[in-house]
Amino acid sequence: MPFMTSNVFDILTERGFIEQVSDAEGLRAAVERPITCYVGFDPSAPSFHVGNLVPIMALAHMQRHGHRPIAIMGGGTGLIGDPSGKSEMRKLLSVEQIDANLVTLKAQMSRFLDFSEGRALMLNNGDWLRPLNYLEFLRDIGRHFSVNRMLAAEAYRVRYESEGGLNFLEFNYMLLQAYDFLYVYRKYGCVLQMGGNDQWGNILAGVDLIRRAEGGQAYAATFPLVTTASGTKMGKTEMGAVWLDPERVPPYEYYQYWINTEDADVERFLAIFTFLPMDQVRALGRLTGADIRQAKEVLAFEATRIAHGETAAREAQEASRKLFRERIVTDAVPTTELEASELAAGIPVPELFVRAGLCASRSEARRLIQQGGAYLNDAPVTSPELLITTSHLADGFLLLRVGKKRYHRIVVRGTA
RNA sequence: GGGCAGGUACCCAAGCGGCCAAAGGGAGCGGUCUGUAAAAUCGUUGGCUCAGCCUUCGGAGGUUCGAAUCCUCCCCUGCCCA
Repeated sequence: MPFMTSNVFDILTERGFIEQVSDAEGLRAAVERPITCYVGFDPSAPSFHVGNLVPIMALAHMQRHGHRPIAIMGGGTGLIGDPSGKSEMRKLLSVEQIDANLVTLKAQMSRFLDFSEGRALMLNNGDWLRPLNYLEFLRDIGRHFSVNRMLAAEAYRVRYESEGGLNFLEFNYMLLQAYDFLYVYRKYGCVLQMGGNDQWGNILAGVDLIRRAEGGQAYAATFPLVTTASGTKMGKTEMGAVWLDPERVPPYEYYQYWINTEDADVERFLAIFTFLPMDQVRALGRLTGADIRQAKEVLAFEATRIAHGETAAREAQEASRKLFRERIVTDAVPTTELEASELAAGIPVPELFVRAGLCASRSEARRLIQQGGAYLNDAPVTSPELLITTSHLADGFLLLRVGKKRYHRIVVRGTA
């Protein structure tokens, strides 16, 4: 980034990252000098997914503008479960599970943030929350909190008034998160916490605590809940969450996720999920009709490049173009290997679709076939009774397809 | 601790002795139309050796020819009382 004349706060705002801020002018002035900021992450899964991208990209922007981002992994709070915005209490995780997840999550985040020489930090709040002494915590932190005010907070009020209720464990979540903020404020001079809009109350609690306990000035900023134009949450497909882990979601599929973005979302997503300059984003957003596909290609390529690297992104793009424009199958297309002897013996089609991971069960595969949505080598499969054998191989492989766009290749291993 | 109301498929929510693998809505999937888009529209959504069979309605027992529906005990949630 050669020019850093622009204010990050303005940039984040322009790109659509900001929903609420505690003190816009104060924060805008504060980021004129390098600051330390943090976002909390849930370590309950061993991989991030597309839904985590907004905060990660926000931290990346901060770093690119000379600030120091901290990712606080909720290894301590994860043992409790955040009640915010959830209708039910989350299941508790074991310390071992969380610790194992932290390792892989940090590796993933390294694609977005530079952790070298302390330019970014990843901390586990379990490190300071687990040793906490209850009585000391009550005395030093608890006294700063008003239960009345807590109950007035949106996140708690909803839960409090809802059918599921709120237990004491969950009720304490706000104190712990506020304490996190105070902790990094003291130790790292961190003055800004960002998070999803459902975290607004928790973040403000931290800002308050810092003022009360230290007389310090800190800031809160929240991200909007990014949904698709159709109103659904980001990051879900037929086969589950869109993970950043290439073992779970190969670059080709990741690319496919983005290229299937709805027209109405393209410009907004380019701003949030790529680093492209805004004038270019707006130019792409001006495309209309079928031309919008060009913008989607840029979005898919950039998003894939950021998450999986230049080479993987090129391969994914090449594979997608060849497959959808020319019907040419390349190696990047998801592939399943089959023993030659097995194919020689014959495999029922439904079985094959299940093996390829295209259907969850044979019943589902049967249904799909009966509805005419299953294809073999680009021809509809007409009967669930069809037995697939070596004779169906075309150019040495089988090409399965579900619906219009989910392809899967079957190759043979060994000889019959 | 006592009283009351509840726990149904991915989610919400009907059902209250057989016609229930379980209404309806949401969400998902597929067909048509398109631009690997949206909208619209039709179909579909427990599993299997699939015109048949098996397992589901908080859990475990019981009554009955037959239970998601009735009885007993247990677990969980909310409200009210202590």
